[in-house]
Amino acid sequence: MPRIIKHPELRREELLDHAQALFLTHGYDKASLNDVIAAAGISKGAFYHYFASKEALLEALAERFARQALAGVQDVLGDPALDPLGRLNALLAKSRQAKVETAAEAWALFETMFRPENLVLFHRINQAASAAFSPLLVEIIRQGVEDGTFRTFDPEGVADIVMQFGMATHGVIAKAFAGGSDADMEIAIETLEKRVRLYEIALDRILGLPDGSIRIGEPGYVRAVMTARRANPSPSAAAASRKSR
Amino acid sequence: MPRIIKHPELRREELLDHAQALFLTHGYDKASLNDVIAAAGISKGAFYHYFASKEALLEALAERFARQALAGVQDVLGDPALDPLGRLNALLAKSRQAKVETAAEAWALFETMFRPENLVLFHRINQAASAAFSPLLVEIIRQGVEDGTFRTFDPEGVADIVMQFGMATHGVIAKAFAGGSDADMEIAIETLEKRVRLYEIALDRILGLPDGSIRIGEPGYVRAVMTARRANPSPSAAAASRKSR
DNA sequence: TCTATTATACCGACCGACGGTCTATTCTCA
DNA sequence: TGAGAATAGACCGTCGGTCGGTATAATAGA
Repeated sequence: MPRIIKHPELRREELLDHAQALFLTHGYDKASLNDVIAAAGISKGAFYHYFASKEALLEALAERFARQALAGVQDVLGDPALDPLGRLNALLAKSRQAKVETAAEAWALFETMFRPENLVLFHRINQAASAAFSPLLVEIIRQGVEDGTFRTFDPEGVADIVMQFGMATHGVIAKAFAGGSDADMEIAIETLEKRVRLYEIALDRILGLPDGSIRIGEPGYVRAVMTARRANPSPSAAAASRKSR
Repeated sequence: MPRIIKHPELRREELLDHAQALFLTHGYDKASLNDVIAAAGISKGAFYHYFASKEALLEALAERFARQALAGVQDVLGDPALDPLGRLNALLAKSRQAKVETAAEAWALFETMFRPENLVLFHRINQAASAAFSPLLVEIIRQGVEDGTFRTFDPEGVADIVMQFGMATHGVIAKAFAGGSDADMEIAIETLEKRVRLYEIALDRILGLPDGSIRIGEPGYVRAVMTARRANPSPSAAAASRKSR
């Protein structure tokens, strides 16, 4: 095997890319280290030069996910025109938007993300994302409490609930994929839509707001996400986004 | 090695017992099949006579947990004297009681349950418990909606939220153990106590009840759970409960 | 009741694949 | 030119799982 030397950062990112693809398609446990290094075209030694273990690779992958997600919401946080409620809604809107885009651009990724064998991977990503987002949410809620918009005695607790709600859709979506038939999908869409309404009202009331203040997604947005697959069946977009890195 | 033949059900239960002990102390991934069969004193072949895989063993373990948990709340469901709110509170009280008892009798088990390496095990148990409890909760809430006690358009969603809240304490408790120092523990107790209050009010409002209707735990109950270790340091109770099977 | 037969419980050597280690080699750059 | 970063790949112990086989229990026919 010829020796190929690349810029370390590039090599590292490449490794993460291949690991991501393999972990998503086969699951963290089933995708072996040999698979990863074979895909990346490097040796065991080279791999262990960059990562201390397979576990560390997963860790780094989760961190990268969280970093990317965090980068997407920086502008919302910096916008001085927004009041706490507006900021919270903007944050929720951003994450909703990210979901729609992911679904449209890379349905396969979106779908594999919710398969049971990806539990470990999914949990790690969520963990990293939570750690990153929690302080932001707490700060927003605290500001809202200070200026009287929100009423609660436990901003950290409310922030946790917000994130819980965000992740809880996972189970419902997973069920939608588990079914498979169009009828199952239809039921799942309606269930999820109803659930989103419930979460909105729950958050309104937990924060002491009038019903209808919190907007997680406009009516029909769930259907937009779930049917994005049919609307955009061509894999070209996904391929393009892959090439462009 | 002499060949010992036991009643199949007994052998199966024994295997589950040893697996439970090893999975809890070392984690599902780190506890090897060889460890399990060595502890149980049987051969590989015997193991695979009872379980199709290590995964199936985990599955069976989770099922057993769920079955035991379910058995503990049957009387509450059958009590015709309770109205929906009373039934819901009784159910929450039962699960609280179970937690306190577990903490007092087998603190070690309680503690290991919340270690990060037990994520997979924990998740499976929760999954099984959720599957078992969800229908019960849905039924209670549906009854409450019918007789006008509760007001919600999504009983399934509310049931999910109730269970989410129940599991969410996991993260907070895990943090308490992660710290270790008495000061950390004190902070964790206060955080958890506050969180329980938040969950109570959140459920009140989600269900359209007056604040204070839902009772997850009386004030001080969290401290009772968390300090049970010190109050009952002797391992005799745990040993007794082990023997009695 | 005494076999013959089948079904069940059990044994342990063995397997391929896994994550991880180690030494050797080659490249880069001060 | 020498130090150290980057890469290669043989090698290791352990893992979950398989397999051919054996001992015991259960059943049936005579």
